[in-house]
Amino acid sequence: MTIDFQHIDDAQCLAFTGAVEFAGKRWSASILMAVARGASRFTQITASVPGLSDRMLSQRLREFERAGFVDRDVIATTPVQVHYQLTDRGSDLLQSLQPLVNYTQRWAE
Amino acid sequence: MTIDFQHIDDAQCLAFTGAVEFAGKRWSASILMAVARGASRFTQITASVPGLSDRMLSQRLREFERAGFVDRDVIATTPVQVHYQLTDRGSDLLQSLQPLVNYTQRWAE
DNA sequence: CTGGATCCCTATCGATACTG
DNA sequence: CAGTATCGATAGGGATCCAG
Repeated sequence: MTIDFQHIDDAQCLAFTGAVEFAGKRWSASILMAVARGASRFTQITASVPGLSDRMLSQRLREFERAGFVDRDVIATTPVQVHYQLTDRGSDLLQSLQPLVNYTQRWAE
Repeated sequence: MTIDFQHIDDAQCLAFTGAVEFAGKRWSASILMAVARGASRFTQITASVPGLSDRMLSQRLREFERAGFVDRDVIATTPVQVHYQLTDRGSDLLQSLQPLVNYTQRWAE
C-alpha cells in the first residue's frame, strides 16, 4: 500500500518526528489530556493520571514549560498555589493528536 | 486555556497513549514515512532515513510487523529479496499523524 | 542483500526520602 | 501543597561483527 503522505522537506520532517517523539514520551499525552480537561493544580494532575509519580510530573511539566506547551502561574498564598494551563501551542498540539484517538477507536479489538 | 478534547474512557485512553508512545519511539515515524513514500526494500529504507542503523531498522520492522502496520513479503531469489509495505492499519496510523505535520508547520520558527 | 548476535553505554524511569 | 535530591534497576540505542 502506497499512500499519499504530504510531501515535506528535511527540516519539516525533523520538526515532525521531533513532535511525535516528544508527545510520545511516557506520560506526556496523559498529562496534556488531564490539563486540557481542567486539572490545573499539581495534585489534581497527579490524581487524574493513575500511576504518575511526582517526579515524572514535575519533569514533564518543566519540559512542557520550556517547549511552550503550558504556562505556570504562581499565586503567592500560604501555602503557595501553582496553576498550570495549556498555551495555544499546547492546545493545538493536543488537537492535532485527536485523529489518533479516532484511529484507535477504528481499530479497537 | 481549556479545550475540547474528545471524551474517552480509560480503555480508549490507554489505547491512545499506547499509540502515541509507539509512534513516538525513535525512528518509528521516519520509517513509516519512508515506506509510505515507496521505499519497500531494506536498503531503500536505510537510504531514506539518515542516521538509521541496520539494527534499529530491523528491530522497528519486527515491531511493526507484530503490530500489524507492515507486511513482509519474501521473494525467494538469490540473494533473497524482501519487500515491506504498509497495511491498511499502518496507512491509517500514518494518516492520523498528518495533522501533526500541519501543526509543526503552523508553529515553525 | 537482509538481517541476527553481542557488547556496552546512557537515558529514562520508579521508589523513597526530604523541604520551603 | 508543590515540588527537589538521590539511588538503583532496566530498557533503549549505537557500534561492530558475523551469516544465510
